[in-house]
Amino acid sequence: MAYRRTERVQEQLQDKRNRILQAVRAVVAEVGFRGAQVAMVAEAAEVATGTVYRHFPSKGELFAEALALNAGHEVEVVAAVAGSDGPAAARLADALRVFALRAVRAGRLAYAMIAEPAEPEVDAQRLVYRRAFADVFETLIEDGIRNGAFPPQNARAAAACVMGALNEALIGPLAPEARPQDSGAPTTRATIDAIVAFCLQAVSARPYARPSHLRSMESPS
Amino acid sequence: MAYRRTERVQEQLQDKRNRILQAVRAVVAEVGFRGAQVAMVAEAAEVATGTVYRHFPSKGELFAEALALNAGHEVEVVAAVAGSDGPAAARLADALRVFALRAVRAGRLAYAMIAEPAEPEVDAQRLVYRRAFADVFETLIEDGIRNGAFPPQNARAAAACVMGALNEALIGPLAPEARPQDSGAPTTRATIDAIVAFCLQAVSARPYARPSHLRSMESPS
DNA sequence: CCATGGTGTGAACCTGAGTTCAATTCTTCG
DNA sequence: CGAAGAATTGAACTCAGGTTCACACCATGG
Repeated sequence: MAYRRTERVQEQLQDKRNRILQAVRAVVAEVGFRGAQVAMVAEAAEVATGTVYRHFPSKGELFAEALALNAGHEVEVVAAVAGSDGPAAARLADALRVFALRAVRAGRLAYAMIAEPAEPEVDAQRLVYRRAFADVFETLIEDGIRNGAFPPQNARAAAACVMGALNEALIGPLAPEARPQDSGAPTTRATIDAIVAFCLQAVSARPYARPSHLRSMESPS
Repeated sequence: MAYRRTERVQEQLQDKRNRILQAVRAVVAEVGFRGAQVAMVAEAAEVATGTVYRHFPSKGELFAEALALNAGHEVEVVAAVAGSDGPAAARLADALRVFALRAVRAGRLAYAMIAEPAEPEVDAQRLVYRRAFADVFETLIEDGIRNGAFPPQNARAAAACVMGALNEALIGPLAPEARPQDSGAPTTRATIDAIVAFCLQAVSARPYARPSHLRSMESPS
């Protein structure tokens, strides 16, 4: 017996692991999930391709973990804003705005995290974090309902709608095509204001009495 | 000179082309974009693999055209409802409900069309039709603003939000996992009602005066 | 310093699904 | 009917890119 994993080595291992995860972040921010290859990540991390596989079982799991790292942090930030004190409406508005601003700042990376197709494991992880965000909003909405800030409503569905509105309306400004270098341009800022207003009104308005006269809706040929 | 493409042959060609497109529909409804292979489509269309390539240049373009076919039809249906007469709010509610009901009916297929990652060409086409739907909503909202049914607002952003809310809130019920055979279950119906209410309130409520006290929002490590 | 075993390397390997194409079958019309 | 030219076929080919692995290098502790 003449070898035992020393603490220093252990740290170097962790370090390398983190370097690889950060490299994924960098590569994805550059070329998106579509163009991100394991070889590129290895190069960015200053490591050989094989080394990547000493730390992660597959490309899918590596990328999924990288997404989890980022998304997890974002959830924390948004949850912190949502969980601060103050009126529910203001907290919701702030949470939405923080999410949107940070996404716009992150640009390509945010687009990838939010919407770009990728390995199944990544897509699955995305769903998890999407739900995590929705849960934050749901809790906030329920909170608001309890103390009368918002009218009674289906908080779960409303949270999903908020999440969807946010993502969809942001994809335009974030899309990899047609965004030269406008991180924070007036257009974007106006869009964010519109999104926040939209969601706030949806959640805080008195229930809308729905009309009931549907028309034709036959199936496609 | 002893051959000329006769009209009958021409029709058979068209027929085969359509059969292939329909086969894509069927296969995607069954296994989604992820699992859909050209060989499967060929089998479903009762054609050899090679024949597919006599009608379409590549898998991506074939699938994109299939999506365009479906999505185009859906846009027409929704646009028809949106463009009928009656108060703007009622038309918007109806358009949303028709979209949602038809999606729920279509199940797996709708999920694929709305959200499932696929070839770049397909994803691109999806964006086109997503925008087409958004345009329908945008026109409707602008219309409502003009004749006072809705308050002044950023119609473009609102339309994107509506589209996003609709899609996101529907993905839950439509997701391929955890949906045994509940096409139209009470939960789904309640969700649809909630979505419609959400969007209607968002668009028709008086503008929400936004608060302005943002907190910390540092970047990830 | 050397025996033991872990870690790093990167070129070679493998895979599966899209695509091709030579051979076959079918259509047309003199 | 038969020659010319299309359409069809499906087995074989291709190839990008993830994954592996034999070898080299380094760390440990007696």
